[in-house]
Amino acid sequence: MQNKTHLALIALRQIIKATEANARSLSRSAGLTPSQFAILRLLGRNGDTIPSVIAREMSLTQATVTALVDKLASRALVERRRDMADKRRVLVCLTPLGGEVLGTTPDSLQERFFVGLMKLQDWEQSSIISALERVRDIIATEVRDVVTTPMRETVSGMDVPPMLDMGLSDHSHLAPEE
Amino acid sequence: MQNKTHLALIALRQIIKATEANARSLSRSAGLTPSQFAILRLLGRNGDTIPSVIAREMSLTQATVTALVDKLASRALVERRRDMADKRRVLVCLTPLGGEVLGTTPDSLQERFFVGLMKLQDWEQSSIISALERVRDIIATEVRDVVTTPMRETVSGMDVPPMLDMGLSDHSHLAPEE
DNA sequence: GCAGAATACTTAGAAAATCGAACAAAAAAA
DNA sequence: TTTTTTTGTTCGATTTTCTAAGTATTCTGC
Repeated sequence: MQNKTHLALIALRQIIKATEANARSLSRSAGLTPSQFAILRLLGRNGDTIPSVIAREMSLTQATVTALVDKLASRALVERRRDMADKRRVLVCLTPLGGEVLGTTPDSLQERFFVGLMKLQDWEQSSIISALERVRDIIATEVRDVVTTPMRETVSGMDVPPMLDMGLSDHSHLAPEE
Repeated sequence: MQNKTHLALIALRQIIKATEANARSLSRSAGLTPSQFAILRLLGRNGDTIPSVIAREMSLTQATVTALVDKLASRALVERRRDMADKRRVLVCLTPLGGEVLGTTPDSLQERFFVGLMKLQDWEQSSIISALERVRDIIATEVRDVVTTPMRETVSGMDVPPMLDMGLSDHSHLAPEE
């Protein structure tokens, strides 16, 4: 047995495993595949988003995102709007229906997370927050190299938005373009 | 803006995102798909494992695991051995080649994680460990219900093994059955 | 013991994710 | 203006993943 830091890794692994299982389970109850649902959640958090950003956020290719958005659009959960300022761009937007699916699919894990944290003493909450931020800083550091593989897939695109939750941001103030 | 616990969620999201991106990137450089590589890593950590356990660990169906193991076996990275004690069981074992692939695919993120933790003061390491364990305890709690969906997929099968790392456990002591 | 139930895995068929390469349109750079 | 870059999409191929339906094997209760 090595040094105690491996305990951190074990816990982290379990956390990730639980969130992954949760993601699958959630998507299911929403009647969507994990990837499709992930896009919906992303839109819920970030508001209207262009495919290239979705691709970067999810570590997928644009081709894949196109296919996923097609699926969602065919079910009227999202819609595409051409950006009139830059006509190359397409905004992927949550439709009211999409927002409803998102809103009526409660994330029990996230719920539990908040409730669990809330029950702790204030100092303990702070301790956990700073620990997680510390881990993030350690883990999510831009790595510039990778000699072995041709891959620009940023190992960690650190540009997560400030707001999140399951709450859907209002995206009704957008270019009413058709 | 709500209470500060959402900061924990943000950090957690970033951590998960980074690890996911890392998983994809890693598998690639190993010339495998994420799922295939995940099985290899699982075997590296846990040693020989039966398909049903792999399925539970990865939140997949057995059928899927069968398909994945087929792929890995066809490339001689793993091999199946019938368990002579219980002939229904099949042990999925890492071959020397599989172990090599695993060993020669350094996990830079995990590396960074350890190095980063190591650089901290002892009390800080302890703080992070207990924070992660706390989060795990909160998050990875067995949920018994789910009215909406027919799904026994344990939202969190809390049975992660003690050892892990990229180190491969020796799996040479197994039923030399063909 | 043995019939029936439970367990462990595989097969088969279908839906979908996912990628790379090639393409088109628009914007930016030269 | 011409060239290059950015942004998305289409196409074709591979892989994942699931459900349903088997096949063994083991376990259970009588």
